[in-house]
Amino acid sequence: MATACTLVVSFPRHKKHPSNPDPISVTVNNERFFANHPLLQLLDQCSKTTHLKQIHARMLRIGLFSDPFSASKLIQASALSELSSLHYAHKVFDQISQPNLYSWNALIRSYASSKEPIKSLLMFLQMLYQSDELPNKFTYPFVIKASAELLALRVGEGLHGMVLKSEVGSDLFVLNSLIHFYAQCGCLDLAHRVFLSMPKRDVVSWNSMIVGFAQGGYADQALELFHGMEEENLRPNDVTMIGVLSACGMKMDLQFGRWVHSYIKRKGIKGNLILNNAILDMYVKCGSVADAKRFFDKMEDKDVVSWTTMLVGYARMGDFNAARTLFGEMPYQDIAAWNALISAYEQNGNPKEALATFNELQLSKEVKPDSVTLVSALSACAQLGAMDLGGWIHVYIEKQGIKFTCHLTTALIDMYSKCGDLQKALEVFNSVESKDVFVWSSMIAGLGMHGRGRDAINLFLKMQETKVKPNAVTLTNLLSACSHSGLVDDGRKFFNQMEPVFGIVPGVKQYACLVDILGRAGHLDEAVDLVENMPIPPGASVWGALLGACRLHGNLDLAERACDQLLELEPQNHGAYVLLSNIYAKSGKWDKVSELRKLMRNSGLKKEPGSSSVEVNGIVHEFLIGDNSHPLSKKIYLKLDEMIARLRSSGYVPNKSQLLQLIEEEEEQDQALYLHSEKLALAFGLISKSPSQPIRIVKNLRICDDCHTVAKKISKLYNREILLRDRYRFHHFKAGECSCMDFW
DNA sequence: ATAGGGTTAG
Repeated sequence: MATACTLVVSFPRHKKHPSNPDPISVTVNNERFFANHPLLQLLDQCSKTTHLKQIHARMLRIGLFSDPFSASKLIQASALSELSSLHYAHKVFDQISQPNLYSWNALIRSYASSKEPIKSLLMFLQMLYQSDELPNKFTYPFVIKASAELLALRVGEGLHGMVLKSEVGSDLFVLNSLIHFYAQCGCLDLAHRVFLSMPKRDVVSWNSMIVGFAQGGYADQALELFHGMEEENLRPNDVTMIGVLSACGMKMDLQFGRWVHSYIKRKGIKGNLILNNAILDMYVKCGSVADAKRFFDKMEDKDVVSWTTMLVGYARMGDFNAARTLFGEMPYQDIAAWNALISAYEQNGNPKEALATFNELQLSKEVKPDSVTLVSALSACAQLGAMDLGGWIHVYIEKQGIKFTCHLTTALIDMYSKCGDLQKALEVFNSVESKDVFVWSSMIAGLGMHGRGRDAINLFLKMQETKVKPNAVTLTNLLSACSHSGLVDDGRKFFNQMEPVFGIVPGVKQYACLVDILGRAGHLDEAVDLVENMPIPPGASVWGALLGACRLHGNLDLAERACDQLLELEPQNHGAYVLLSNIYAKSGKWDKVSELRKLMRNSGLKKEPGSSSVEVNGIVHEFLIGDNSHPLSKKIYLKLDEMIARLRSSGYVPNKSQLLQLIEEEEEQDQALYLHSEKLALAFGLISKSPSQPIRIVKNLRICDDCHTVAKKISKLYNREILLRDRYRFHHFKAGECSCMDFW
């Protein structure tokens, strides 16, 4: 303790105008302290930055700014007010010769919840190294929050260490912020460990943990914790319930959701807009638009989130009209509302409408597309094979200087791959610096679907040199790449490595891939053995893969067995009927084929109509079987006749094994084949695209044997490159050959 | 002498 203490008290010498009083100060050991000056009280009432600046000026004039306490008040006001002129606050801060801990904390806090949380950490470091101040119990929650925003696991762990060594190691606020931090970084086990280690927990501790579990996708754990909270007689609040509702939505458990809703009412938990929106969202996620609508109509306050949530509800039910209407009724449409509509179309099998809406958005000029919009639009392009538009979006992203987030990169790679331009996909992949597991996985998928299995494997190996860990999707894509290229040994090897090397338990999807790999290569016994000894029940995809193998290798008994199993799991799977009937047709069992058709008709199943699309000058033209709705239909059929004639003279004989029904007349059989949508698309491509451009066709189903042969021959006879994407993969037709090596 | 943590749609 200082023993020699000089104390000087100075009073104002004379009364001045009351709004401009002289400061009252106390000097201790040559350091001057000012009493709470009336000017400082004005700071709280500032409503404009100009007010702030005026007070700042006055403070400088009367020397109040040199008082650290007063300066810290100014920092606080400029950094944390609604106006939040953080930049200004920082400049003011830099003028303070010896900022006190309070000023540091105010700025660190403000940066933590700003758009640049990294600056919070930089300020923190600056404080550690360039000042004498040490962090206190207020500092830690801010910097930990900044680390959470940045998902900076290492930084947060370091802070955790500092906390443990300091005196604030058991501060409730600090520990709560650590729970939130670990949960945000996806380390729920670490978050939970902090939670359990706490000597005391308050409602925020529970909320952080519950919300953490809910957002991390662990609905059960979140709900379990909610019950645990009840057992401890701790009163849940609105934030708790928001977390619980989010978990309900994930579980899609309407019963329980309704119970939670009534619980909120029963316990008198004070409602607010966010909570109400969460209730609405829960009903939508649980699939009850009726409950959602009832609640929505009763809501007094509604914001864009409420409207958008309701819109999504309609869209999920496939009620696009209601969604559209609601969109029009909203007080205003922000970009999120547009995004909801666009992605609703895109994710519910209506990519064309998604692009039409995207177009509408651009014409409206009210709001600008953001990266979410572009991801949805790119995905719609990918589905349609609309590469002109996809490429345009790519340019748009570059021109607008929009950041290539991993999400966007993934969407671009996927779009280019699925539109058939693998080279462009690789260019995008190679040009970006940040690659997360999805970026890598999409590139592996791209190589795989184009039959470049060896390259896909090499990329996977390269991925392992980075810190990015493969996930289940990566492995599925890798295995499917092996399957498309017939790489049996590699496929088997990677499958066996899954659990021991990559720590991923093989799921139904990966089993299906391996069955496909083995089956395609003709190892039917091994495939059957695998299916029979699976530790998990074989899903429809596994039986489907086996059935596909039977189609290739013509094993009737096994095909019937697989088909039975498949239909038991998915009675509506028309693909199963089609595959089996292909197998019957191949072995000439036309009676069985018609029997199957009868069965299909009786169970109200229709074969999904085949359709093929070609993009010309940014417009996607779609063709159905025997389609003559196209304006150039006459020309297309003339071209088709010419194609067939040229093919015939070069020795082509139609392959009818994949007709779905027995057509008696030979000529009619041929006609049915000629009318296949991919042939119409091909004819249209030939007349409307210049010879230097490849013809890109997207087919919704698998390409049939005959169309495959025709495309090969056409590529040679007309010297054209043809890129056809079917349901499973790409076929590059060039000079009479196909990249799939006739193996698909 | 001043202060802090957890929250919904896409």
